Amino acid sequence: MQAVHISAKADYGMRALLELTASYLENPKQLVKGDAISKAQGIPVKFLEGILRQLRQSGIVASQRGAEGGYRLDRSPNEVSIADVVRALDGPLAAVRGQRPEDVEYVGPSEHLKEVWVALRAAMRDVLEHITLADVAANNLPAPISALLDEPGAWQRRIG
Amino acid sequence: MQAVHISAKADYGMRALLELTASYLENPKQLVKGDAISKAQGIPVKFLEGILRQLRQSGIVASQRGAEGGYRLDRSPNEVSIADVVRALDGPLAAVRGQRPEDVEYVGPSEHLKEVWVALRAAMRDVLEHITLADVAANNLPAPISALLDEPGAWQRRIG
DNA sequence: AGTTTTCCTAGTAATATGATGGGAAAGATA
DNA sequence: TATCTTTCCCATCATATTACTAGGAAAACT
Repeated sequence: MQAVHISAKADYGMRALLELTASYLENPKQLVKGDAISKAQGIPVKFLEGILRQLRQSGIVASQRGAEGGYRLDRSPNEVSIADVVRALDGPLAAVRGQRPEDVEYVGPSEHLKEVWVALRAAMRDVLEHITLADVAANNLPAPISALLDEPGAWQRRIG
Repeated sequence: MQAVHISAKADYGMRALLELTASYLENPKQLVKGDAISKAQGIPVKFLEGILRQLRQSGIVASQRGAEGGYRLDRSPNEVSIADVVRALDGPLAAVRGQRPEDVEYVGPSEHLKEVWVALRAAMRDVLEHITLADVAANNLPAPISALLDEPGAWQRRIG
């Protein structure tokens, strides 16, 4: 339905990781139980389990089973970008009709449409690859990105 | 599957409009038949029909029925942005779990996640609202946008 | 009339999304 | 060893979306 859609998985994943970031900043080895994350952020437990498993398989999260088990970040929160998280959970950032932007071929007057999609992907990368979990936790976004938030209308939806 | 997905509808729609742009530049009142667009761009006819109808309802395209009928742009191609087209065909540019980025609420350590999604949307708007059909047809993108294409790796996919 | 072309409604197969359920495996404690 | 806890893994499911397709009504022109 929408050109950019942050899925429930990516949104829940980010929120779970921000809970783990808070815990990491207290003590990097500290484990947090799935159930605790689920309750703190209102995420369905079994759905969250699957998300955390995917994040572990991507090397972002570490886990331990059993009593006293749980999850923690496996990397420093300033080494995990939003793009890392979104790619781990939803796959490649951008696609055009299911293909990579650089792979689609155009003929005639639409010859240069590819450039548009590649530029769009580059713009997204510039945002998502330069924000880390630590940035969001500290509410301290990189300057070029907070500049985007100061643009007129950034916080409003567009009216036709 | 992907955070940004340019749907078949949006992609086909852009290509159809670029065909109409070429025709417009020859003669602004000239009509092009759906069948001709379909063949020129390899788009399924009946699917294209629906797309063109949506574009007409959004005031981007004008149409005429009957023999000697067809489609044409209803506005100058330098007054139609990519964002206009994508919004007409796929709805709002950005969503988080189906909601508008400014509407989602976060608690605890994810309090400032909203800013991230709003910044992402702003970055997309900066690209899509500033490129027009005329720009793409003339292969003459605004300077800040072609700068994105010169960034290292812009044309390559990211390797994990 | 007859032909052409757009307009409109409905339907459909394949896939993705957002979950849920049952139990196996691993680790801790008694 | 037994037991409890917590993650891991597989399978399933309802709903929605996507990318089309079918059939015909409604205009416009000859």
